[in-house]
Amino acid sequence: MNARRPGDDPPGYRDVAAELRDQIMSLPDGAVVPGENALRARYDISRTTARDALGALKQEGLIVAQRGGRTRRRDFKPLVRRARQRLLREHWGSGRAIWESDTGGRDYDVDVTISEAPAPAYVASVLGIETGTPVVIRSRRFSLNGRPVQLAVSYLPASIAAGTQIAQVDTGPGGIYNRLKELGFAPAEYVEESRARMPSPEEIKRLDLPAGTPVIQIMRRATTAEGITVELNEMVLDAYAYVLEDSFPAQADTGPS
Amino acid sequence: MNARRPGDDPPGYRDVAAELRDQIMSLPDGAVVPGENALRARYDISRTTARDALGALKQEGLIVAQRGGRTRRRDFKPLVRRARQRLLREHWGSGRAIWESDTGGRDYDVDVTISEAPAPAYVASVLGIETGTPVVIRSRRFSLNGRPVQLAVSYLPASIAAGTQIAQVDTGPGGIYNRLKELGFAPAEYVEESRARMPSPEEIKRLDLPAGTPVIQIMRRATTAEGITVELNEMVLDAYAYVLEDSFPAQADTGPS
DNA sequence: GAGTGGTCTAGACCACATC
DNA sequence: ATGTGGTCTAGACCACTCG
Repeated sequence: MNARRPGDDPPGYRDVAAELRDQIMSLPDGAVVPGENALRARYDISRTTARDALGALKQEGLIVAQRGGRTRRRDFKPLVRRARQRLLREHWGSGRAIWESDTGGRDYDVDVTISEAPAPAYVASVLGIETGTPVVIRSRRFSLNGRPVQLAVSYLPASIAAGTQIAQVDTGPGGIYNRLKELGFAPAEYVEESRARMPSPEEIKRLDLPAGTPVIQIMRRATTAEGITVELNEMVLDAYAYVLEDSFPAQADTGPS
Repeated sequence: MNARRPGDDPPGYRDVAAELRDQIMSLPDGAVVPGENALRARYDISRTTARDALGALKQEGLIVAQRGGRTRRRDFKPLVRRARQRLLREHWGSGRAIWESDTGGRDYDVDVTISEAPAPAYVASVLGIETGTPVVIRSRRFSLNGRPVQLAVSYLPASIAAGTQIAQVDTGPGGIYNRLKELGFAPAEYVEESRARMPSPEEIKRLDLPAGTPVIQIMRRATTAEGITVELNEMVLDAYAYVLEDSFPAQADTGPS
């Protein structure tokens, strides 16, 4: 019933994509969508055109193809990440890792790698130290239900963090912010800069991202009341795994305007 | 000098893309990159392979192609959008549009369309009204230096906004939030939910987005002290035009936890 | 008009999941 | 074993910008 009638113009890949898009929109997450061969037969087009149509939908993030398997509508069941509440001091002492508040009860786990190395220029610049000064690097990969969803790399001056529990895999109750407080470097303010972009090949591999998946990159620095920047945390999130939530009152409530 | 030596394996498009990527990374924004024909000659590959290599880099957002023109490294000169400071009540009365604080002194302009229509289900649900109840719709497109960078659509219950300056193109000093305040519906809290995703064909057209450009979608609702949601603002940002900045103290400072 | 990238055809071999 | 999507070749015509 979808076959071309005689006299129709042959459809371009955009036409095929548009028609498919409408059909897919009404399908549930994970539903199988027509493959290349089905499209070739249905529209009497070459494989290239069928591929281009599916390629367009892949790039839109609407479908996910699997080598050898089938092409399906993409699943979208994001986590909610709350920007502010999760970093409040009140939560540090609870013994719950910050990450926990994000999981909504699903199974998560974390890979941690600790190292110490000379600070790259942009890290040194943010931390207010000389390029090449040693920094402690905490590199983590967070997974949810066995699927990686976030990469995070924290940089702290070795002069503060080296030899402390911050440089251990298990940072203890309340995590590194509680440790920093005990060391006399309690963070007083966080500044986050976020952008969205397409992932690098390295990120595609580490996060196992299908085509058409942007990432959200968050650069967060933690600063003490004295104005010392004690941590730069560089996060890369699977954009289809997260929704970022933030709420704030209409009154001024941050310190410096 | 880049030609294949006899005995080399023929490079796949990933190999070509990887080599090109390295070269492009050291080029300035806007620099011309080798085109399809140059790659065919250099690597002795078919046009498809050259195209696939450039296609991969396009999808990464690293390069932008132009029909009839050349392929260039992508320009990246983002605006900074501050989540919190820009909505403080203190700024409403200044006579400056919120948008102004975003422009960094560049030339911007805004297209505005006003309409009134029955509320779609998801809008009604957020505003706490029945589906189909009339809403005032303010649809805007923001452009910077002549290039569109953001779409925004605000929905307000017609029972509040119809016939007021909110339903005019020019909303007067301080914008709609000041008008709402005068009407007895001063926003007390904002809640934003943000995600990044690939754009729809409609968004690609309206924002004139090249391939490999994600968008940031922000759904913001404004609620009065009495808990009435007076506005839903749905924004779609060119992800390569914006960096989102947010800062907050480590102490609790929002009302309800 | 020359050269670019965009679209399309027909055909081939391969890697992978299991329809 | 069959069929899927991934990669690749050779060739064609078109739309667009102006190197």
